[in-house]
Amino acid sequence: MAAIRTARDRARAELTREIKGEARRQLGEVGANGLSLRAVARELGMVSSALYRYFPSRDHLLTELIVDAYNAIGEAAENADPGPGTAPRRRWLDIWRAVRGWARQHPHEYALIYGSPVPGYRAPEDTIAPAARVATALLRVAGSGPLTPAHPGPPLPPELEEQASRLAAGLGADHSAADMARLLITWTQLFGAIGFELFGQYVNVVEPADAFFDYLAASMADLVGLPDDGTD
Amino acid sequence: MAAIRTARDRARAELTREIKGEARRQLGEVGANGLSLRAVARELGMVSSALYRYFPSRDHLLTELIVDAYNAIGEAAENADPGPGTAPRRRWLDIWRAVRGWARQHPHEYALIYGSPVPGYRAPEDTIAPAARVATALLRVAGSGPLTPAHPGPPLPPELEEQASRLAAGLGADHSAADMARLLITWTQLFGAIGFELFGQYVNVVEPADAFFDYLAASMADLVGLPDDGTD
DNA sequence: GGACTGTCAAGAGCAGTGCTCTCGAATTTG
DNA sequence: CAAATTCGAGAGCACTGCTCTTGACAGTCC
Repeated sequence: MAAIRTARDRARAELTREIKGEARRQLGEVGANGLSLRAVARELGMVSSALYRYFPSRDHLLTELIVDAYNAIGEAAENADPGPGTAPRRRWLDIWRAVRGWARQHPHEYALIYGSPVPGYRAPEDTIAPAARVATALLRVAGSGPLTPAHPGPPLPPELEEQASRLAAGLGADHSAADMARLLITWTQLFGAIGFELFGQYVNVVEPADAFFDYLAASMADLVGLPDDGTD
Repeated sequence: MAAIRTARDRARAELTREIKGEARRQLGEVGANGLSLRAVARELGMVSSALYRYFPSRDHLLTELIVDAYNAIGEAAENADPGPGTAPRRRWLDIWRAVRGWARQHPHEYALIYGSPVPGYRAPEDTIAPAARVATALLRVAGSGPLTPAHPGPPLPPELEEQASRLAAGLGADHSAADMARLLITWTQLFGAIGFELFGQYVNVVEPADAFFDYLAASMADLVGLPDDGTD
């Protein structure tokens, strides 16, 4: 990566940051659908066409915000992990809570990455690595010791056995296919629950969802077989 | 409800149906964001302003489509249930598959009801009863016999205990709070998994998700404690 | 039967959108 | 210093949801 040289480059980098910042601010207020390039430009005192010197289209700007959001929620998860010195269930719960906390603080950004995709929008390559950070953090905890699920669970269909093995290998994790499948369940559960809470499905059901969420995190720790350490 | 009387009323009812039909068709093609009143009117050979005689705003039209979608997925779940004469795990799996099947056939409608809500849009009262139909169908299966979870699971926080009891009472179900909490987990899991599949999170993970989904349904049947009957 | 009333589709128009193109000015480069 | 590049501004296109007015029609009351 070349260092910033000329004054023009410097101004360009700064303006790019400002545009993204203002866009993120508006995203938090009006959501992805309501994000308007003209409004961003207006707020920055420029004209809309000038924005196209920095982002070739609205989708490109959105993509950058998506990558940022994946990184932010992933970083929240990583920072919440107290590390290998701590009991696994404690780490697990801390990460779950941090992910939920970030989502509740940034509902529109969460919707951007885990809600229904913007129609016609296809996630580019840049997003897949940042998107994996939360899952990786959870996987780290699960891989820190032996998994001892209380219940063997249903048998794995051959197709799933193969997918789970390949996935574990691809991630460099030495979990069995059954362990991996159980981890996939908990991964789905984490974001399913946050989505339900944020998108209003828990209204009149389990709202506020704080207690249910903790219970859910503990249940999923049971399911993957994190060793009991008195955290709950 | 008064019967349709005059020719004018008849024409009005028919046009209302036609508008909704065309809107649903376009929804399936371009998604909720892309749904344009002008395009609907154009396709119907009328002018956009005429639509406002039938639906006071775009949001009102969307709301009707949302109610329809909730009813459609609920009906799919209900129709898939072979009924009390069949083994509970069989019924459970059939319902899960039907819900997923409907979602895959109508991804945009699914996104409309279980994706991120359209910004600034607040679900009106009319949607809550239809929205409960899938959950009710699953609850019926769980209530058809004794639940015997293999694993007691973590203790319920007092707040959740109270919420779950109130929820069971409100639904006229005689499940314990712990059973109810476990059912909530599976309910979340069902829609979490479908959302992940539809919105692309399972790409390069467990795609195709058929095997994983069946495994997931069985795991959740285990979790709620549906009696084993050799279905898996 | 004729007048009245409410309903209807159509059209023009407003304020907003994403995006493209051109033009003159500023800045960097050779 | 001159050439090349980059920049912001502005006009303009095709589109959106929505409002208001206009003129035609149907149903109803006298």
